[in-house]
Amino acid sequence: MTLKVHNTMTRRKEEFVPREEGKVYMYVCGPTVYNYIHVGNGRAYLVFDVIRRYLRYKGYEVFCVQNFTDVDDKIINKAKEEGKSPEEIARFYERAFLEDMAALRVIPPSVTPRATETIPEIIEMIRTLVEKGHAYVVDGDVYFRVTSFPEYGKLSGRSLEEMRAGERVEVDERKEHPMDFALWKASKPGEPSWDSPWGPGRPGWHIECSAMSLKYLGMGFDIHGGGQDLIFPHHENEIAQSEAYTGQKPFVRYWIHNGFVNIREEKMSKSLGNIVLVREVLQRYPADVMRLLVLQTHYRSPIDFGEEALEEASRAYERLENCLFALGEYLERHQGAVSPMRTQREVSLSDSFFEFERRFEEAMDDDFNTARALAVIFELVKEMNTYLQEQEAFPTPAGPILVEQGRDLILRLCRVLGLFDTPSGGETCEVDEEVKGAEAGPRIEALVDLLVEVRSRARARKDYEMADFIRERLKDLGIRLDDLREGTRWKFVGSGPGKGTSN
RNA sequence: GGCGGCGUAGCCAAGUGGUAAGGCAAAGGUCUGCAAAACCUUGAUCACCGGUUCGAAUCCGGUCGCCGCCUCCA
Repeated sequence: MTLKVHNTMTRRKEEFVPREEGKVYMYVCGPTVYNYIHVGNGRAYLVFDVIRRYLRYKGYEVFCVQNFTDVDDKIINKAKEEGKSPEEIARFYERAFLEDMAALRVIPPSVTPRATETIPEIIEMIRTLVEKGHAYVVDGDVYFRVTSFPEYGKLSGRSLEEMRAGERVEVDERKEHPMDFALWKASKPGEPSWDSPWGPGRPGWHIECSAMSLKYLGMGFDIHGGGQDLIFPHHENEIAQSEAYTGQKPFVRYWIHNGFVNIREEKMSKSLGNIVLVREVLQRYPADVMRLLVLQTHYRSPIDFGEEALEEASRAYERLENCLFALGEYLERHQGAVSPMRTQREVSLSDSFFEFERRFEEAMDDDFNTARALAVIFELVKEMNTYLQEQEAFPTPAGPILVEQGRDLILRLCRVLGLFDTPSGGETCEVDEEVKGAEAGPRIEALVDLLVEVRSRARARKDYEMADFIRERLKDLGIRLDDLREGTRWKFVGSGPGKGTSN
C-alpha cells in the first residue's frame, strides 16, 4: 500500500516517494532552549515521533535530525534575567527538554546538532550568499536579500506584495526590503560571539536550520517538519537561503506541519502566556494519556486542550489498558493446556486480525490519520473483550492462542503509535509490568495477593462487610479488584485525579 | 487589507460523491452478594441558503460564525 502525505508546499496529499529507496531523511525543528516546553511544543514532537515510528513500521530506514537552537536573543535575555551565562541557560533547558522527551517516550533523533557547533558551516553559507548577491552587509549585520529570490513566498503561499511588513513591527530602515531577514547579527559586548568576515557576531535564527539540515541530510531530503507557525517566516526563509546557496531545488521534498494546541479556542503560546508545561501534565497523567489525546485528532487539525480533554483521553486510555490487562491476566491463568483446534467463530476471528491490521495501515497511509487508526484499535479491543467474555463462559481449547494473537496485535499496533512502549524500547518489553503497575515491587504484589486471598475467604463465608472493607481500602491505595467467575483479579489503576481517593 | 483553515450527535472526533468510524458522557439491560470491568440496546441528515448530479456531509456559488498566519512561537 502506498503512503500519502500532505505536502504544505503543494497543499495536497501526495504519494510519498523518498529520495533514496527504502530510506527516509528527515529534519524536525528542535527547540530554542530557554524554557521548559509546553503542550503545544509537545504535540509537535509527538506527531513527528509517530510519523517516524510509522515509517519504520513500513520498512523504511529513518535518519532523523533535530537541532538545538542554543544561541538566540531569548536565551541571552533569559540569562540576563537570571544572572547566568547564556550557555548555562541553554545547557539547562536542553537537559530539561531531553527529560521531557524521554518521559513522553519520544524516540531520540539520530543526531541532535547544536547551532553553536555548526558555526563554520553557517559562516561558509553566508559568505557564499553574499558572494552570489543574495545577501548584503550592513554594520556587521548580514541580511538576506529577498528580492534576489523570485520564488520567495512559495511555501506560505503569498507574494512579497501581499505581505504587510511593518504592519505589526517597526521596520529596520537599514534593510533594503522590509522582508529581508538577518543571517548574521553583530554582537553587543558581553553577548556570545564568533569571529566572522563581518566582525564578531552570531547566526540569525533561520540560517542555522539550513546549515544543519544541509550538513547532515544534503539538498533535497525527504521530510522537513514542525508546527504550522514555522511555515512563515522560518521555513520560507530556510528555502530561500538553501536554494539560493546551492542553486538547486527543491531543498525539501515534503513539508509537514502540525496544527496548534489551543486553550479555550485560542492558540497556546508563550507570548499569550496561556501555556501548560508538558511536565505539569505528566505529573498528573501518564505519558500515554497525553499521547492519546494528541493522536485522537488528525495532526493538522487544532486541538482544544484542557482538563476535560485530558480526562476524556484518560478514560479512553483506561479502556485500552483494561483490555490488555484482562487479556494478559487470562493468559496467565491459561498457560499450558492448549490445542490448535478452532471453532468456526475462532477461524473468522483469526482472519479478522489481518483485516484489522489492513485497516490500521490504510488509515495511517492516508496522511498519518491516527484518529482513524485508533478507531480501528478500539474496534479490535471490543472484539477481544467480547471473545474474552465468551471464553470465560464457554472455554475452548484454542482460547489462549487466540487471546495471545489478539493481544499481540493490539500491542503491535499501539506501539506503532508509541503507546505502551517501555522506556527501554525493547521489542519484547512486557506489557504486564506497564499495565499492572511498574512502581510496585514483587513483594508489594505478594502482599496484595495475600489481601485478595483473605478477602476471598471472607466472601466464601459470606462476610461481605469484611470483603467490601478490603476492596474499599485497596481502592484507596489505587488498587482495583475485579471479581470474576474464576477468581479475583487486581491491578494498580494509577494516580490520576478522581482515582484512589474515594472516601 | 492579503493568504489559509474550520463549522458533523450532549462533548471530542473520523469520513470529502452512493444514504454517517471511534472515544467520552447519559439512559435501560445482561453478568454480580454488592461493586468494578466487559457486553447488548438507545441518538445526528452533517452551520444556513441556492446550484451541479440518478445520488452530496462530501463538488460549485453565496450567507453567517469561529480560528490561524502575515512579529518571536511547535
